[in-house]
Amino acid sequence: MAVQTNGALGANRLDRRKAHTRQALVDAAVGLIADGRGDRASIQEITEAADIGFGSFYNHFDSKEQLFETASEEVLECWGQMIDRACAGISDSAKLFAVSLRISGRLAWTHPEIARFLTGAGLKILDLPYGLAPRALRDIQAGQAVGQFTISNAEIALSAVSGGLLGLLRLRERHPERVEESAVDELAEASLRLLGVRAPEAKRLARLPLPPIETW
Amino acid sequence: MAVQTNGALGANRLDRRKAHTRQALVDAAVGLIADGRGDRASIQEITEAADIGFGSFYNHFDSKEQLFETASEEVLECWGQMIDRACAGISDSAKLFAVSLRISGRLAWTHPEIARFLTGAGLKILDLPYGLAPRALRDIQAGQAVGQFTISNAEIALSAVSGGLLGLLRLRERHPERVEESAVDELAEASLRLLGVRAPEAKRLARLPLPPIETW
DNA sequence: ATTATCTATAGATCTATAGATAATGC
DNA sequence: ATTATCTATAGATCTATAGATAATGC
Repeated sequence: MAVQTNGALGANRLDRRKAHTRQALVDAAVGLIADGRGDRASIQEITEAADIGFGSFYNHFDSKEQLFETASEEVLECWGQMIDRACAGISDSAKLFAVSLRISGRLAWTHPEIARFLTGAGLKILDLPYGLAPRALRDIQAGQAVGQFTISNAEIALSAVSGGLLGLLRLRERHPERVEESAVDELAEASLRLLGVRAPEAKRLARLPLPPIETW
Repeated sequence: MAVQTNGALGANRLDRRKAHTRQALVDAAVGLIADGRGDRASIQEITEAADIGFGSFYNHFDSKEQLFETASEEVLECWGQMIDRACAGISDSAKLFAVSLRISGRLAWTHPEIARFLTGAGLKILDLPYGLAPRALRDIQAGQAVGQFTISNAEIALSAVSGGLLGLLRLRERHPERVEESAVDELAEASLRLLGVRAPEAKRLARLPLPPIETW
């Protein structure tokens, strides 16, 4: 009756097997959202995509909703922490905002699965306390506070910036030949102008060298 | 065996009754999308919301998808034509864009049901050939052509603008006290800056008098 | 022996249709 | 007589669970 319900880290083979099954479910859910199937997929469809037995689903989740919530949290948190690592040490609000957005836009090249998840999820990502939304909102508000951003409503601005990001990711997904990496920097520049940064300064900020981006 | 399948206009009472039932279904679908239930609602739920018998559904539509598509088309086309009427006579691209956006943002006050439909539908409205998307894309491209807008990718810009609009409508829906009508004009101003219009000119364009808005 | 996975299935829910009922046309 | 609506229901699909099977721990 020992308490050893770690799960994630390989306490023993049984735990690792369980974690593996769970991860297969989460990955399948991410893939289904990325495919635009969203949460309309049946549990049977999910377990088939995960290549596990139907009943195993209930060893890990009580409902589809719970699985999709977990999957969203995992993807968005992974993304958010990637941004945090890349932006460590940047203190200037506008610069922080620009770098975050430029790294996020580059997800279409560096982490296509995350990018496809984001386009599949749409603006719903703004309702979740993970990923870009809370970080970008924080950065926009910081920029407002120091007068770098003149726009008055941070939440509306965030929604506009997110819409631009999603538009870029989606266009790249559908027509890769029509979106080059420079489009990401142009989006960052335009977003800074939207926030109220003067055009020349926006151009400069959107072309600063980026910290190294992790590619798995 | 006379051919009189007009339906919409009151050819006779039978046709009017049929049109009424159909409209009840469309209205219910719009309301369900507005409520965020989207196309996950069952047909039973739809007919109950429309207050008609279950089987009547199939007198009008083959599937939920078809109903929701029809409902989307109807709402978006209604909105698009409202904008067309209001903008008749405006030739300047930037002005046209600004007026369209300002009228659209004011939907939250003038036509809350359309506004709620839009926030419920999200960025999916960009995939449809009705409503704001095709008109705004046309205006943005016209502005690019004459050099008023310097942004390079019209589709990404449109997505950003749409994101801002949806953010405003959503914020107003959830926290009416935090969004005044002036926020719409600020969004238009910021959007123009995003498109590449110089800040003072953007401010001027976003404050021009609006044509009269129809309120039903 | 314990634990997770898998298969099979009961019960709930949903879709699509058939047939009965009600309303209108002529 | 014609047409649309409504009620009832068959069949399909989906969820949740029970019990059997397989894998691992000790």
